[in-house]
Amino acid sequence: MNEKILVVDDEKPIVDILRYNLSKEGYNVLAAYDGDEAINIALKEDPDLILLDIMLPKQDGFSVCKKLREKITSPIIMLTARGEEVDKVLGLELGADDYITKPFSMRELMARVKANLRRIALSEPGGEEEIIRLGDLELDLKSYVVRKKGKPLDLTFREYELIKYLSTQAGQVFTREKLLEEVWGYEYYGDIRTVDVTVRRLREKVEDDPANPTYIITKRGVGYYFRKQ
Amino acid sequence: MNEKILVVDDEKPIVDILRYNLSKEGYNVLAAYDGDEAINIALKEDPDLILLDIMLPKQDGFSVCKKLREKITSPIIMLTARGEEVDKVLGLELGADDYITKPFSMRELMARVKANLRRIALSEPGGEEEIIRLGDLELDLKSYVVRKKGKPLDLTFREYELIKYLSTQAGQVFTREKLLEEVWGYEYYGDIRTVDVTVRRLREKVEDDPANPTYIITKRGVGYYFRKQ
DNA sequence: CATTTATATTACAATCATGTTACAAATTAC
DNA sequence: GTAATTTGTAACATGATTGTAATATAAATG
Repeated sequence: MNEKILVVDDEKPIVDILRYNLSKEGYNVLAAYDGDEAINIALKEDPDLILLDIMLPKQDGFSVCKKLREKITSPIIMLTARGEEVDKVLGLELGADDYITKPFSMRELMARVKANLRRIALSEPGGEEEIIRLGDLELDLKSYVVRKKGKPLDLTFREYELIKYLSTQAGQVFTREKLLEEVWGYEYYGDIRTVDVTVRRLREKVEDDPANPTYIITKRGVGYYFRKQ
Repeated sequence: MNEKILVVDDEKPIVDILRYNLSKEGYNVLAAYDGDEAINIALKEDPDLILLDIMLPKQDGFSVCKKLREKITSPIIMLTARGEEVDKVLGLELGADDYITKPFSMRELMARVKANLRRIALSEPGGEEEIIRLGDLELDLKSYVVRKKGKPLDLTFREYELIKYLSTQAGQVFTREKLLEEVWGYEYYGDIRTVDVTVRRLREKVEDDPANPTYIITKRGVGYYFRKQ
């Protein structure tokens, strides 16, 4: 509880608005205004998550990210200027866990902060839970493979993301809105029934009898869930 | 339920179309046409969410946002013209939670409104009562499941909404009118006896002997209530 | 105890949510 | 570039849920 978050940006107004909003959500906020300071504070305080701008005085975000990655495992979210795909790829290669393009909404930022913290919280106890087993199914989170009775299923990206989201929280019912937000992304505003069709396609591959699903269950009037156990 | 949303825009057609669509979704819509009015109404009515245009007479959206942020915590979504203004939303220490660039689709707007309201709803009540226990019954609010002696009951949406409403206020008697209003919704103009039938169906699933109910009790001449303890 | 009134019960119809399919658009591979 | 694949959208089909109405039963009243 009460996670420490380090915000690194040389523009004070940005740091201020981030501090304001993160504090409001109950996080403990640290700030650094250049690359050197970021590294000092990060090593000393060991924050649970780092928000790291790329454009920084003294040493840039890439350099900071690379150096920090050697010492700490906390998630690093890069803040990048609009459009530059290069940044994104480079950042992720250097060990960043996520990136957000400016300008971003507070809602989007909060969602990503929470998602990254949640991911850590889930994987922490019991070390690295790499493979999820549910009935005949086996989800290998690392290699993006789902096996049924040992045989690998050929799932597409969306199908994989959906079954991963549902199965890691088996038993819990999610509305279509929630699934669109979590699986499709914070900025996706497509048709809500897209979820139905993706569920249909997933069932086609996962279920013995897609018309009588035993894994991905419909909760009428609410949404879908993955059957526990 | 039935959240209040304040729409602030000086263009009447925009306010009208927003009012129409938000009302259709069941929100209670307030409108303001300039900055001063927006502040007055917001402070007086304490809306659950504010849609705030930037271009406004008297004082602009930035100014309104900043002033409101000192007094209220409800999410504020800024409506901005394409391009430059977006950066200002972030740069100035405003406290906006999200922004939408014009022109926007209704679908996108609705999605953002809902997402922002959901975010608030989740973070607000710190101690969320997850499971309600009453006699042999167990209501799991999170997973939309009602269990009797541990066995899950297959309740429909309405049945679930009804038992949830009654059981969270056990002992209190509700008239059919009140139940229609609260469980079915304010804009529902159906037959009042619909309640009886839904109660009947609920008893069929919940009670040991539906003809002699021990959970959902009839208060003749008044309505129904859930027996306490 | 007959009459009135309220609620229970049942059956059926209307509505609505989801399943299903086909096709278009977007993305990726070649 | 074109072809293949994935993904999203839309239309239609299906079936469960819900609402309505009609009848039966029970309670209240005089």
